[in-house]
Amino acid sequence: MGNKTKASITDMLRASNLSITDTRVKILELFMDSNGALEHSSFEKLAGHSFDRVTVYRTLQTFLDKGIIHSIPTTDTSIRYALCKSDCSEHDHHDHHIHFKCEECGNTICLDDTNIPEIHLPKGYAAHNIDVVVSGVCKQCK
Amino acid sequence: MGNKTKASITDMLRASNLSITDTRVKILELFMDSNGALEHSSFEKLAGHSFDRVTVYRTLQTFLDKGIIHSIPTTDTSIRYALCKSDCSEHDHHDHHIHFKCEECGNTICLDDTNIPEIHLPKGYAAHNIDVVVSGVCKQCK
DNA sequence: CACATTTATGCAACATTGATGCATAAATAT
DNA sequence: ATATTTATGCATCAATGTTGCATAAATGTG
Ligand SMILES: [Mn+2]
Ligand SMILES: [Mn+2]
Ligand SMILES: [Zn+2]
Ligand SMILES: [Zn+2]
Repeated sequence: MGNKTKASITDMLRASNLSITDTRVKILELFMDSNGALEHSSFEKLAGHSFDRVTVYRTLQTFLDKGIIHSIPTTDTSIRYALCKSDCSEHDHHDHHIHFKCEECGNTICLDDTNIPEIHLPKGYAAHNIDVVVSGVCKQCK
Repeated sequence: MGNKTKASITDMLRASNLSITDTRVKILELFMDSNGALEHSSFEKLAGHSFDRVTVYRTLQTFLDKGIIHSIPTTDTSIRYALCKSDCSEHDHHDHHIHFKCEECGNTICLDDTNIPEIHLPKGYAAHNIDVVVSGVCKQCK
């Protein structure tokens, strides 16, 4: 990680009115260094025991609340998280894009440039959010 | 539940080469009586302590393997399950449809007649399955 | 129907995941 | 430099999920 990215991390935190702490900086670094979504247990694996499990839960929740990260639905127990690339904020998540989960490598990535299609719901249903998770084989694994 | 449905439950189990047990019949009854997806804890709530937690886990896994039920991704920890309506089998799940989660009542339902749209993935990605979960307000709640 | 064989269940024990209260440490503002 | 605010770590607990093994129930055969 270069200093440049480190500077932008502190900027991100400040922009969300969050104080700059080691844990928050480290977790954001891990997100930036990763090319896919991370789940809770990833942080223990990647960062060792440098911070407490509870702190990780609280940090992820804070980042979610502030619109710094978003969660990705799964059919296993673990929730995955990834950085929001557009400028989401506390009450305005608008980083809408589809997700791809590779069955080979297990990696989940954000497809930022793939359009979310229109869904025609039956009468009476109002859509607020659409989650699309495509599973298959990714570019690297095929 | 009428006897008719009860008969069809035993037929379902036999068609999947599963022995007819109280737990399996009861869990299938609960699925049929429910108008939405069920999560693990639902069974304890609906059926009391009539069977062991472990048995529920194993039964749901068996039903998944056999294509009797399918799982629905969520961003909370609980996985939800619903009956496959088309005739899925052990190695051929083809009950593809989108899911709707109501933010008011919390219910998750299968929209069997709503088409899954085409997704145009970037080059190099092969799609095997598409999960679409729309959240918003359902017909009853609006 | 009785019996042998196969399979599912229940229980105990354990592992993992997540939440909360509270004292202390760290970050920020003055 | 210090006061105030906020985040962290630890202890504890709750919920969720897994595994091994003995027993109970279901199925197939005579
Ligand atoms: Mn994403
Ligand atoms: Mn469904
Ligand atoms: Zn891959
Ligand atoms: Zn509703």
